Amino acid sequence: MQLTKESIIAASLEILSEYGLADMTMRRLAAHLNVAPGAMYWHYKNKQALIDATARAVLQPLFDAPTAALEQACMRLREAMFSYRDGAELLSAALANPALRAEMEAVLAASARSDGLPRPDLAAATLLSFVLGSSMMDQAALQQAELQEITVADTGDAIRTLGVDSDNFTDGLRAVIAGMSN
Amino acid sequence: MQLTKESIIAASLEILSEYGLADMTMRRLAAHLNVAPGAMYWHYKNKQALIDATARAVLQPLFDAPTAALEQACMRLREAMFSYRDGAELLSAALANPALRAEMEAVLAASARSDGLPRPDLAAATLLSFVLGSSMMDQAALQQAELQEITVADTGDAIRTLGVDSDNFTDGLRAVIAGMSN
DNA sequence: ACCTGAACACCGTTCAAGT
DNA sequence: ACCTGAACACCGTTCAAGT
Repeated sequence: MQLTKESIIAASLEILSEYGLADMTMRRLAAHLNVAPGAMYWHYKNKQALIDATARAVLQPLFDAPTAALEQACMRLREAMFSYRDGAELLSAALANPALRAEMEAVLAASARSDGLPRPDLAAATLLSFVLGSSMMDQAALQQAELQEITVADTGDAIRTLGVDSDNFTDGLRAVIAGMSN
Repeated sequence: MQLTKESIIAASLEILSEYGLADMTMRRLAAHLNVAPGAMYWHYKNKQALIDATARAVLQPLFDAPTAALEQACMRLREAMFSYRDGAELLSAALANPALRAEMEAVLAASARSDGLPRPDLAAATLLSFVLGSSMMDQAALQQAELQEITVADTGDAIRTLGVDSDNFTDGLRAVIAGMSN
């Protein structure tokens, strides 16, 4: 059947989950869709555009159903990134685009406002930075630990302290929000 | 003359400053050093090892002369990243290495302790995440703005609000530290 | 409008062989 | 010990030409 922006994104998310960001190449995507590599460029002008669109798909739950409480919104952002292999790395590549960054900050700022924070825009920018930075480093560490999961026995606890539900993340998040509350 | 780890790092920092991270390739580095591409692999086992070593060089000032005050330590971290083109992106690639991350957090934790914060390790982890995340996004936006500097007139103020001395960064930093002070 | 074929200019990495 | 030559298996992107 015909290639569409949507079918390309679906394939993109599949490759991401199964093989990771390094294997999310234009050529592999094309092969997965039974199409010549050049075909991709009729739908997306380059790889960066594809990365942006894929990142938007990862963030879609947050755009569709915003959360009132800022803390919960940040947790959902982290969970969205952890839903896909290399999700945080993908988002860090996409958030270099100021437009996407602004959209994401707008979502968080709305939550900050409904929480009654005095400087919602500052809170949004600060929290986006924190969640992105910590998720990137934690997901990287988590995946490195998984590579040795077979070799090293019983690292379960060490891994859990770095995963989606890391204590350092939750505590840090609450401290940052406390700092924004004056 | 002979190739050394040091001469390779020096060349790496030069290419980084002049052409950016995308052009910091093993082949370009080799060409710059008048050597065959394969020669690099006698000194560094792969590109990730070279990235780590280059990132360490960028962070060297912070390791050599630690700063007592946590706020100032974070400012210096940001400045170190902004000293090189794509410096923040380079560090985000390197801080995926848990060992380097731990070293950097140890430096910040020492400052947090001398500031008398109740949870210095949490403060270090939280602030590293924040500084990394915001520096990455800000430097990306800054460099995109510079690309259009010739086309668009008088964006000086807009650029300044995103640069090393961004107001959002300083205010966010202070709020985070305030949140960690209980 | 949508895609193929084929090319261009690159990558990281390995490894026998040289000195 | 340190490096070259040459290859292997890839990349992103462009673009004439086909349907």
